[in-house]
Amino acid sequence: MLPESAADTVTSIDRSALHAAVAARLKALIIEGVLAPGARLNERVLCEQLDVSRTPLREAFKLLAGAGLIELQQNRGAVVARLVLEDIEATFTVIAALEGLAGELAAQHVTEAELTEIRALQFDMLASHARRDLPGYFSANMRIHACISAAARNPVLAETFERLNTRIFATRYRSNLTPERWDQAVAEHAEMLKCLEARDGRKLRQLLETHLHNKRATIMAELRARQQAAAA
Amino acid sequence: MLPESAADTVTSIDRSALHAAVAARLKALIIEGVLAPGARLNERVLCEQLDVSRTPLREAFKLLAGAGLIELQQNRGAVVARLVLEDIEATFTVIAALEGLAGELAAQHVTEAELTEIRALQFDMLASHARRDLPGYFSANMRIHACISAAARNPVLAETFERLNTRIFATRYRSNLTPERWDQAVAEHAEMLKCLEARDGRKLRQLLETHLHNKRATIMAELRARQQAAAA
DNA sequence: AGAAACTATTTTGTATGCAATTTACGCGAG
DNA sequence: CTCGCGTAAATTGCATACAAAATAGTTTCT
Repeated sequence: MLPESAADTVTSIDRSALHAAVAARLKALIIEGVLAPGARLNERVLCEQLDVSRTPLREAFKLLAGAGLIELQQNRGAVVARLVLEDIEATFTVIAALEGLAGELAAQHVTEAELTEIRALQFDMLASHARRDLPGYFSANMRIHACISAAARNPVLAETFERLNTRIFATRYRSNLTPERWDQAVAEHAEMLKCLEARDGRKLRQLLETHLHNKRATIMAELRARQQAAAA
Repeated sequence: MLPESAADTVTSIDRSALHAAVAARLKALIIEGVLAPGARLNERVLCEQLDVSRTPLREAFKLLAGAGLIELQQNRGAVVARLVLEDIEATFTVIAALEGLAGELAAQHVTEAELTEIRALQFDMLASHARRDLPGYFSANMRIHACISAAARNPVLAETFERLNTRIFATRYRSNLTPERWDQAVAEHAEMLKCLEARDGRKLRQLLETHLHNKRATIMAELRARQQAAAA
């Protein structure tokens, strides 16, 4: 999920499975934000930058389009999928339900080893919180949610979650937090861990949904404020 | 969603947006079951049948792979995505959560016009049920669920739902029903409509989840029995 | 006879060329 | 000056040719 270093952005790539490799690199560039939403993807330019011909590049476009990361326009090329505010809000709504489900299933299936790992990540998160290290916090946070998703033992859920998460990755893990909201989020995570340890799936589901709804509200407020600022 | 007639399966297709048209046709063939799960997709053969060159066909493959309908194998072509029993069960679990969410949101946003349409579809369904017309029942059933999804006013939810539904379409809408389960399903639908009219989102969500969990149990039992029979 | 290796065939992957559509630009009329 | 039109450039879409890999068939050696 984490993008590769931005330094090797335009070097040529592994020659085997070119279309897949090209798709992976483009995906990374989109997640990083190097290719911003709405950006046109010029075939000739990308061919030169990636040092591949148009055929595998175009096939990579189709892979990404099927995954919802870019939009294909008839005879007018491809653009990175645009996310209007409503789309982001709608995505968080769906993710909330999916994470809630993941929590409920995880409470049923989580192993002691996984619980141990989640506890460790929880401490990583607390450490980052104490240091006011936002990137570190987001990283631990993301890994905790990934662990819960894995513990749910539902590959379809994991895949669906990954698909939606990719699209709003930048928004979800590059947002700011007020100190109050940050403290609240950490408290919510402590509660979640308790539920998981108690194998209380119903409550964990409720907590995760609320947690994500809070996150959605925070982010939407920030985005709306940012849009106001941009308009002025 | 409904596949085209199987008669024009291998005729040549609209020349504009060839790769999209090819993808649409292949998708229909997969949903119909003409291309069964696990079937190899030979490029040369499909090129001749669809009367297109390999380039748009291969691009269509990538679109379908991104959508999860087929699997690409390095240097070994593509096969229709295989669905093992566990995948089907997992898919129903996720769909249950998504339909529950759709119901909750629909209760908030549904218009009188939409309610009227759903009531009408409900009567269609009752009519099909009375006649023991299973295809007609499934058709009305599907349209009701689609209406609820539309009333939720969440395009991301609709897209995610459509994606998962496509993959298990044949399983979901071509299964058998015991008379008891059929009666029960009709009763559940009546309850759901009441909740929608009362704008009781919480209860509708609960009902839809239970409804889908029942459907999941029914179908898994049927599939497991069928597998037992096949093994013997 | 069986197994391994080599060769021929098939199939997939990539590059390139041509056609069609879109976009950009300049010119002239109002 | 603006709007509309026409032509040229750029860009996308498709078909074909070539290269590489996998598969199948045959031969040879033990």
